[in-house]
Amino acid sequence: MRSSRAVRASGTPAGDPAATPSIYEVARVAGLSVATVSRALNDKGPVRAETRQRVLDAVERLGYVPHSAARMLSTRKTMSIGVLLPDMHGAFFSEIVRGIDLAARAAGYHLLVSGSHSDAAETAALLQTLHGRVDGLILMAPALGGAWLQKALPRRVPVVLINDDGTDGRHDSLRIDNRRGARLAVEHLLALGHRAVAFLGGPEGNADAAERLAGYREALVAAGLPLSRHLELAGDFGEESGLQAGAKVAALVPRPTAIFAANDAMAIGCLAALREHNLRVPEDLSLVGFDDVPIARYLTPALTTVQVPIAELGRQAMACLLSSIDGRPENPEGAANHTVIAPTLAIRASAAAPAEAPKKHETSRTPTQRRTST
Amino acid sequence: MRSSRAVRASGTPAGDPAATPSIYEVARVAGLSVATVSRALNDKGPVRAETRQRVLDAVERLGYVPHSAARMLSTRKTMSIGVLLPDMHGAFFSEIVRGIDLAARAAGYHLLVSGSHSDAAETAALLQTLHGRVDGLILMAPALGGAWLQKALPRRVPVVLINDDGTDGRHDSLRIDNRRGARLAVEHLLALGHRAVAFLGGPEGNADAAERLAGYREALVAAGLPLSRHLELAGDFGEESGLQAGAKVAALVPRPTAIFAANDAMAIGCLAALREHNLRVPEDLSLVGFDDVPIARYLTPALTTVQVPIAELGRQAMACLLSSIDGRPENPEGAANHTVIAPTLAIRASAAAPAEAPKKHETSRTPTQRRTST
DNA sequence: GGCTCAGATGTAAGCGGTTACAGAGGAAGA
DNA sequence: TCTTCCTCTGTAACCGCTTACATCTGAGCC
Repeated sequence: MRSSRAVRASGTPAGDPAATPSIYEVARVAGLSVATVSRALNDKGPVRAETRQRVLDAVERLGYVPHSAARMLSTRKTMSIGVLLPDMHGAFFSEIVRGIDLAARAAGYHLLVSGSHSDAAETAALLQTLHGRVDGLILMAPALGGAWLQKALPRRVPVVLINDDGTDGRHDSLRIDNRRGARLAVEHLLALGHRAVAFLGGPEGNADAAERLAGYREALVAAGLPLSRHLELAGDFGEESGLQAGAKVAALVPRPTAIFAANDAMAIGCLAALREHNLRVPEDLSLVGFDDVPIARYLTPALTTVQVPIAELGRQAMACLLSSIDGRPENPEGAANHTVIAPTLAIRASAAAPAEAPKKHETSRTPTQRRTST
Repeated sequence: MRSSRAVRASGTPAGDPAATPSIYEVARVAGLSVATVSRALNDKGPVRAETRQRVLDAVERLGYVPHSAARMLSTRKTMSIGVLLPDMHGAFFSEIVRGIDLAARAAGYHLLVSGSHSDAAETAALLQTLHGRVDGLILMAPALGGAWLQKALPRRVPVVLINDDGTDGRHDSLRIDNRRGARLAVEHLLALGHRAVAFLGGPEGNADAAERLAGYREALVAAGLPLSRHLELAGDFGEESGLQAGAKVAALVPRPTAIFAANDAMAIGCLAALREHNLRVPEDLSLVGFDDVPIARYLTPALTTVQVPIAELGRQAMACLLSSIDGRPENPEGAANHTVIAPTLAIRASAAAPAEAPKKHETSRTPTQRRTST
């Protein structure tokens, strides 16, 4: 064993400048052992100042850079964490990754990012290949069920779920209160005097979308208003689907006086559709979004929307993960940490009182039996 | 040596279900050697079908997942590539990462993403820690000079530069023709009859911003128009700076009839400012952006902008990197691959002829000495 | 001077894979 | 029947680092 090492180290005759030097060349050049070099470079154990300097000089001369994979294998620490997102489109994910990245680099961690995780089998395979590559996982998979998680999620590596549906109680999770956010939005519209509020939903099977729909319905029911199926439009969280839904709403008779879109991207598409149909917002139609994407405030009109601290969500997810990585090595079953973030409403210009305000001057709380729309 | 292995493998008495099993336990359970297990799992070398099945069964029973770090060290292949971006804000980067991610996962690669690289020293340090962790690098650092790159960029690992200033000819690069794009935008405005076109620039020291400014000036000079310094406003590529600059332009007397913003984010901010000042776009003021961010077409009015295939840019960068990773192992000096992408103009609704169209009916090509603005 | 003890350094065994090389067995050809 | 060769499997040396343990040195103390 030893001899083979010795051969390798000095076997490279003149140090072969093309090859990346290992810690062995450094040791040889410095006239020290690899152990000392390692200690000097990592500030582990006692090393004389002069010795350390000799190591540093050798490192400098050789252009030595430690090999991460070797270190990972040896220390069983990768200093990087995996981030799996359902998608990569749009401002929402860019924001959340930014939040995670900020927290990660502050702690010296790298980020292994991967988007587009709708296919369960493919995602499971990817999770496999992450073994030994990450120290923790931040997973956002609103389309994947809790049962799936139990199966596919790696044991022995901390995981933080973002906006998980909550079925799986065994991992830390962080979620925004979608239902509450949606209620806030709809209640705001109702308070302004709207009675016919359309809902622009998200993709089938998406947990966030489902909760926002539930919140919408709750608010209507609480106000004594009827639910009507044709006011609930389908969307997929993309701008284009918002555009199409907006066109549909514009063509409805009687036309609703307000639209609540389940996310900002669709609200933006909606806005474009309404403009094409010469409908003014908010004069002819009010519009409320969800997420408070960075550009929401710069739209024309500025978008009233449910405000979610997106980057902060990412930051918190990372913080939670870090604490579970180095603070709480063996988390006993059932002690998972579930944080719920309550969104607020950012009231801007896209929602106002409807033009034909109800004469009865009813408050939003007044249960009316009048059917504004069949 | 051998004995230690044997001890480790069988030393774990009942297989300790909590610990993640290594290839040695698999070999033991399957009654085979680690070499055979490795071969069976990687389809390397000849393995009898029945033997392979025995391996697969053992893997299944133990829940074995190969340890990436070990494999990386052994094969000197990480199957992941590093992506360094100057920033993480906004749709532009989200798009580019999406393009890269798509191409990467198609090829089975992981993405190590990191944003906010303005500080040179910090970035250099990060590049170090990437050694042995990535097989290639996609780097976008418009604020870092070519000289810096020479120093900091790791040898021996393929690199693709995006929108590098071109000083460094030794690495593959991919860039969009900023100057040309800017000229397209300004020429469009001039052709519409505008004579006083303000420019909303990017951050100091940013190569992209500098080139776009140059393109703006070129177009004006080519049209025989004077350059006036106070029409060139400072920005930082963020919405907020667009908002502020928009307010400044609105207050100028005489007011320019058009604004060319060096990116879409600032154009969006600008749009908001103009709305606040009750200026209509394009009736009172025309506006052109740069990038064609996904939502540009959904704005009110739909933004006329220089169209850059952002996701495609990412995809190509990845493709280029991959070919240089496995196709062309030792790229001789000077054979670097430089691709320039020519942007086009997406003409939408935010730019139109100025209200007070010049009576002289001069074409944009006519060199006039008239100073529209001092 | 001999002792202890702490500080500085070296030796070598891991970490968990891959793979060159060797060996065993069986089939085909002489 | 004996080579020869091919298929399949095993042995052990790596990959480059960390670190437990051993070793050595010299200072401090009796």
